Amino acid sequence: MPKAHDVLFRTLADPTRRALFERLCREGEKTVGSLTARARVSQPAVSKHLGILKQAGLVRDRHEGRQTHYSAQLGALAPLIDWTSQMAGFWESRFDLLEDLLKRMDQ
Amino acid sequence: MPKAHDVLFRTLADPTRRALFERLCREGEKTVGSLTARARVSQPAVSKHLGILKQAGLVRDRHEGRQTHYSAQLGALAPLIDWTSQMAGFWESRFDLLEDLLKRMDQ
DNA sequence: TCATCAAATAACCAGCAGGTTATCAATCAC
DNA sequence: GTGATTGATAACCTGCTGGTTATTTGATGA
Repeated sequence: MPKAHDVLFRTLADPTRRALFERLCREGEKTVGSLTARARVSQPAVSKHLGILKQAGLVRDRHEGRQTHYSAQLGALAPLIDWTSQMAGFWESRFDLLEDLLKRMDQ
Repeated sequence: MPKAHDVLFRTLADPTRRALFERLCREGEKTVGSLTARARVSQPAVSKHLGILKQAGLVRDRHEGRQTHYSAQLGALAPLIDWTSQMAGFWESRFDLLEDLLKRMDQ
């Protein structure tokens, strides 16, 4: 049973893949073609990355005619936030820098 | 100019490397030997990973005699938190926009 | 001084991840 | 039905990453 945050880190480590996810976050639902247009890689590459993002639960796909619409599933980021605050928690037991970090998260 | 969160994602994507960082967060400062003892890889591998973590700013090293002590630098996680809340922000702003639109239509 | 120990570096190897082009499947427009 | 278009899959290649063993550097203690 691979931990959830493991999959997330591995998935988001790749720049082009993360760029795709970012675009979906910023601009909402997009078709593969639309994503490919402004990506620096070929359409098959985009499709492959979207498949991996989907497996990680970071995106959803919706088929409409012959095009596929992808959208970000922000909830999937939760384990990442959990892991980070857990690390911060361990740290906090020794120092008090946590407040500073929480302020960032709050804003 | 590689973005800060890019380095962080890449660095934390590897499981053994992340495990090392986690241990340093949980248990505080450790020597290379101590870390190697409970790692599943050889000492050179551990040293290599620590070097990468150090380059990413995630750990500090302190030389004492012939041993090197490593400790986690939690502040380095900030760009990761920033990125995450930024993504969440885009999500929310789109949602707010939709909400706003729906309110207008209601009137 | 010399043997030992801790950690870093060197040199090397294997597997995989991300890219490509070519092709296939499905839908649409005519 | 035919041809075009959209996206997924196949097959393949290459470079990088993470691991290993062997060696080097530096500190210690007899």
